[in-house]
Amino acid sequence: MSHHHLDFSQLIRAQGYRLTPQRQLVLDTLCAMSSHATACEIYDQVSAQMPALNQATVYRTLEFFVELRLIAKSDIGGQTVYELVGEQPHYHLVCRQCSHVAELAATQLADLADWLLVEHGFQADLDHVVIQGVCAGCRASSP
Amino acid sequence: MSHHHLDFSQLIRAQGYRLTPQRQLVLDTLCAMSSHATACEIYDQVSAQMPALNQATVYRTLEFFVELRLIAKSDIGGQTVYELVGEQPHYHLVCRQCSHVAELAATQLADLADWLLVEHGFQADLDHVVIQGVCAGCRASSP
DNA sequence: CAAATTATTGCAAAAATTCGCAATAGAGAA
DNA sequence: TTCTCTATTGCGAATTTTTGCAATAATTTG
Ligand SMILES: [Mn+2]
Ligand SMILES: [Mn+2]
Ligand SMILES: [Zn+2]
Ligand SMILES: [Zn+2]
Repeated sequence: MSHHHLDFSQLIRAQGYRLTPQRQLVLDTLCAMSSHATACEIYDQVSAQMPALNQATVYRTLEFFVELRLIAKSDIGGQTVYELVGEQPHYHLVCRQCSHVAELAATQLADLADWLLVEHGFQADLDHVVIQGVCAGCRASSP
Repeated sequence: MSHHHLDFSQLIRAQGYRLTPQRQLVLDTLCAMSSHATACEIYDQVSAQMPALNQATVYRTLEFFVELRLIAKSDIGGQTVYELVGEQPHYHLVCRQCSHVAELAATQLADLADWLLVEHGFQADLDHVVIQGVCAGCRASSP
């Protein structure tokens, strides 16, 4: 994680923003967390390290990183979750019957991205896509 | 719209639920609205017709229809919006620079759906997909 | 039709998220 | 370093969304 700090710092500062201790801590926490954390979970973690850090700051910081596209914000199973993105672009298949979440490399979405670019000139952000549906297991058990 | 009432009613009652006046009104309102309405907009409309109808009921009703897959819930430009779905499955390309929203027929996503089904046995709900990115216009003006 | 059952609603309180604003602190200039 | 400028924070209030629960209404049973 520490090898990211410089990249992030420069990326942020290059746009006239600042990598404050609060933002750094949120970033570190996101690194440390496995994946897909809610704002509340992130606040709890962060709060233990820096008790003065306000909840509003967590929300603003997460929104800030989302706009910089350092993290992805998604709705998975009715919950808004955040995740560091960039190293391994991926997408999720979320089953609406058993709530199972599969994670797959985003390489298979390249065709779709190419098509959108060629056909509509649209450069799609497909770093982190969430697709709802019914998984193989549930399809088998309820035909 | 009225020709839908029977379909909806039966679809709902078949699962042991009820098509109450409140739900009917929300459904009618969604029909009447062009597209992509927020919970607040829907409540305002509905409230004019049935002042006693509570806001919590609107939220619960929308969630109810989402679970029945009669309406789609999406995040477009930072707002949670609802739309009747079914007649014209479609997807949206949302530009993160100019906020422009394009609407396209979902037929082009069929390849992706097929691939997910064949390769992962996953039956994807691609009735209403929202894809973020940068539109052709913005790409042209900022290369 | 009356009784029983259960889904649904309204209400108020709780929880989650956003917002305005004065105070703070980081960055650059002198 | 000191001064200036402005991005960012903490705080409290406002707004949005969810939840528990008793009252209501729709449906079924007898
Ligand atoms: Mn993910
Ligand atoms: Mn739409
Ligand atoms: Zn499943
Ligand atoms: Zn654009």
